[in-house]
Amino acid sequence: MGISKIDKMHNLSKNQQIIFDLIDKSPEPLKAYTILYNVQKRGIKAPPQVYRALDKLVEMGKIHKIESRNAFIACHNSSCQVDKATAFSICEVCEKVTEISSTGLSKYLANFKDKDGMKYNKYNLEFFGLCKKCRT
Amino acid sequence: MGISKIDKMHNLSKNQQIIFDLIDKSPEPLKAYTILYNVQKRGIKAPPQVYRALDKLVEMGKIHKIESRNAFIACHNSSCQVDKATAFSICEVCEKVTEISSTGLSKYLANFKDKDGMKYNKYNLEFFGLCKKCRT
DNA sequence: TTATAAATGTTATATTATTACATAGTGTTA
DNA sequence: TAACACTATGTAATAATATAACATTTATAA
Repeated sequence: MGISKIDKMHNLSKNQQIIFDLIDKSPEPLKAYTILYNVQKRGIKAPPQVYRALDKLVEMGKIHKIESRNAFIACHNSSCQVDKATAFSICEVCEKVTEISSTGLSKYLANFKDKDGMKYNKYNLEFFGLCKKCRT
Repeated sequence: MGISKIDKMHNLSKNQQIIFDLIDKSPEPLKAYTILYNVQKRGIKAPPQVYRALDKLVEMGKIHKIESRNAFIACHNSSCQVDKATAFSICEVCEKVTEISSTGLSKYLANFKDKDGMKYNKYNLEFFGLCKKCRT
């Protein structure tokens, strides 16, 4: 029998679970060292433990890295099983980050071909602007 | 009279010019400390000098930062006067980076509205895959 | 159970980026 | 020109982000 790949995806190791829980609860992207400080009481003491868990969680698609901010947010797009196609909006004033899930956008980008007719297996898109709150 | 804003955009300061020239000549994205090592003979000795020039050049749109790689490439898209709308393809094997200039893509993204009908003033898109060479 | 892979613990270090403050150049305008 | 504001530079120190290397433990599968 054994567990299927899908089941396995939800089976986080101890450190992965601790770190995922923290990110998932957070209303904003968390940085690696912020995470470290917050999980030291739970036994995770050193950077490599944090970065290893982050790497795996990103691979699994459970979290995403906001590259322009070196920070991590939980994926709330249930269809994200892999780190493959990501889009975010980022408020340049309050730094609020929201994952964009637009079928139109993801279809457009997944099918985008460059001049040479090449398609890509993965992308990351970050939009910048003012969020509703900061716009007013 | 004085120089117009446009003219001024092409008037780089000494350090900016040295660093721009290096990046512009390079066939691949350069990292800040690689730049530092390469311009020390020209009198630029410390990180802040490099980062300050990089910041200005990015603002002007003369270079772009590849966020996922912490590296910088010259803009070869002549219409880029500002750091506003950027798209790149990145080969995951050889790390070759190419700026994408597709009217269709930039129009689509400039006009993209999220669920709340919000448009953004800026974006950065990074595609990942295999370049021609590495694909074969 | 034994081999294998995945995850962990730990120390040290590498890489990327900024703060803070002093000085010098450039353009503007009174 | 003198005074001012603004931009750029020089320099030392340090902060923030990330990885290497190696020993050990835990989980999984044959």
